[in-house]
Amino acid sequence: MTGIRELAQRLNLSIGTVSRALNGKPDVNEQTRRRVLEAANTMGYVPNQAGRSLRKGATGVIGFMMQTGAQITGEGDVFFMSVFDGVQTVFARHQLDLVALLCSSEEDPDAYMQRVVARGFADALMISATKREDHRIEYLASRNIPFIALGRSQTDAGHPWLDLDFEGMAETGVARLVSKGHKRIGIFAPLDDTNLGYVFIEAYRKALEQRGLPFDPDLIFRAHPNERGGHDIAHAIAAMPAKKQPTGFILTNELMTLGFYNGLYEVGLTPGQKFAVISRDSPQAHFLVPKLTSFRLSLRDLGIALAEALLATMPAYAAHYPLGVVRKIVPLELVEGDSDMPVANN
Amino acid sequence: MTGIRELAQRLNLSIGTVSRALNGKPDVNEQTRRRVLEAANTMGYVPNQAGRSLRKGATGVIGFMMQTGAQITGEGDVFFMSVFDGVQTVFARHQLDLVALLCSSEEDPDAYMQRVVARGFADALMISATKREDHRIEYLASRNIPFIALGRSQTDAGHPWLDLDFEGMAETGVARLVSKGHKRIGIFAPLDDTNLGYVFIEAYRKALEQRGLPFDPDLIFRAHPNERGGHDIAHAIAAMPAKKQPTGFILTNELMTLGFYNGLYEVGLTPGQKFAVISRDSPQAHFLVPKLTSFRLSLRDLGIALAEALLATMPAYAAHYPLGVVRKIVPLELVEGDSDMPVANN
DNA sequence: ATCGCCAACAAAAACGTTTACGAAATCCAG
DNA sequence: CTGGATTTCGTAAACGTTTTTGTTGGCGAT
Repeated sequence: MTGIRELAQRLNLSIGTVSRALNGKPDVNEQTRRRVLEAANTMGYVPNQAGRSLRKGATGVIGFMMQTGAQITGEGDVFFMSVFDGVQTVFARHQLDLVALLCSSEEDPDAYMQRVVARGFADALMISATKREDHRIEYLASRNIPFIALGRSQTDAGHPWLDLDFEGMAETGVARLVSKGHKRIGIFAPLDDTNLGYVFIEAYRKALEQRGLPFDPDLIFRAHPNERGGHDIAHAIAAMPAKKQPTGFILTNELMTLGFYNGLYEVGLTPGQKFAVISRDSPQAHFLVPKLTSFRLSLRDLGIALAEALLATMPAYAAHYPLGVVRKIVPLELVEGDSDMPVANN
Repeated sequence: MTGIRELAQRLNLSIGTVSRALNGKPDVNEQTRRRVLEAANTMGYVPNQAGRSLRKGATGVIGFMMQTGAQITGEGDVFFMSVFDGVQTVFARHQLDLVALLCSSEEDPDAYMQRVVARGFADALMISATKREDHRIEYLASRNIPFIALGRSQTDAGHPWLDLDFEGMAETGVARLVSKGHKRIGIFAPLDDTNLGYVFIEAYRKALEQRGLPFDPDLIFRAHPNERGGHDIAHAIAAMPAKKQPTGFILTNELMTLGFYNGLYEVGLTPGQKFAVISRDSPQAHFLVPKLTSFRLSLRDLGIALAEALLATMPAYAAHYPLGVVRKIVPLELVEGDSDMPVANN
């Protein structure tokens, strides 16, 4: 209720002057500015968001779209929360706020996005888990909403994106396992049509091909990218005829890796002894025994890059980030562990 | 850019009539209402959020406060996302939107909340991970911001809250382990001063006392409530002198349980064979071997209850939810598994 | 025929801010 | 002193809605 009007009245100033004082505009006496700032502080005045964004045509809020509901979520909170932390260090420099826009599992994601966007809820959006063909991209581009995608897509609107180097992980993973004598290498793929699945499998196929190894569709294991999915894959592997079983496996999801380890232990395929595992590094993976051979990446840096790339496409901030339209594949660093032993000779 | 004015002009109506038509107000001809609705649809008109909330003095947004950064996060995304899903089914009935307000690890949570609140960003807030003394509660109550806490607190502002029955879990867990012959029962406590730690330990102490068992502070294991924390506790237990080691353990965090199982396997204290474990149920826990003896709870129902309790305190919605100020401890159901075998006789 | 009532719409105020513009006061150079 | 430049501030419009208050015409009842 404490509007700018009250504040101005109390200071014997016009609301215009008060506003300019608060917003650091030049044409206001330094002494009065101090008076205003102090009074605002003691009165606990904070400008009303609605009035401000109505006038400015911008909200100062960037939305990260997520889906609620337990079934679908792929990455753990540690993944996103770490990324968010990086995003926010950049946003803080510009008084921008990051909020997670939560799409209920009962609402269509596309419809939800339209609601959010059209309402002018956020000035820009971040989307993730991009599909191979992603309607969200078309929509946002057609509406001229600034946005960035975490993940590539076939749908190309000339938009900015960042993505992990899944090709690199597949290629390096295969190379490493092959060099250790593995001939049958399993790999993970998601159940839905997220783009990463396609990219990952394609690189995997190519890596095998280049080394003269056959591509066997039975070695692609589809599951939800969470603990249970990893667990189930381990059991599925154990259920295969011995001759057809892979001797090593490549995956990228952190939660899944935990379940996979668990499952391997349960079925007697002790990781690092009877079965080779390569995955992505994560805080949770650090306590795995044996130590995971993994691909490392700073999620915080990813978040920073994501934020900067987004701001680079927003007129109001682009000057600070002369990056153009960022479309970048982020490399990962291989960390040698003990989970990918040479294949047993038999 | 397509404001209500354009729409009105195109229909040869006043903006007032268009607005009332869109908002389902009574005094508008049904036929014109249809015309308006149709035109709005084809033009892709959606009311501007800023203008609307400026006029109405409400935003239609409820914020759930969360902290970003990997270190602190206690519960997994599955926990919150499941709760959110329940919350949203209730909110959807009232055209309310749920967003997660992400407080950067670099910003003081209290300061962040003040910013968010004062700005009128959300009409109401949900907070979790309540501290034993929680400034947020004081602040929100003093400002008359509707809010609900997921978790009890010593700080009592007559505010509504919901909390899991930690006393029940401690009591039932101890009772069950004692009945199976366990004399030394370990328990988890968080590192920070969240209220649940206090409540949980206190109930644990009382449960032991009632059964004539000594309360040994060395059996309280403090750690971060995540996989690593659980993992580390298992190792800490193994590092104790054999005589002082607990033979069973009670914990409540889902992620932690995974790490704990893992750690127990690593140190040779096979769960369900050499060491008894009781924890909370979760989707991730379902694949644990041996099957976890656990406390079950529908997170979705928890979310629904949370939302309804919040709306009950908001004047605009209270009529639909005549619940008064909800302050409720949600019970959990014991699910028997194989992780809490009788203690070995030796 | 008059009056009041009702349905359906228009007109305008209001929400709280920012900002373009103009006015007053001050200052400095000539 | 005087003129223009500069500093500092007040005035008012504008942002896009919702909502209150008016207005119009048609209708039925007296």
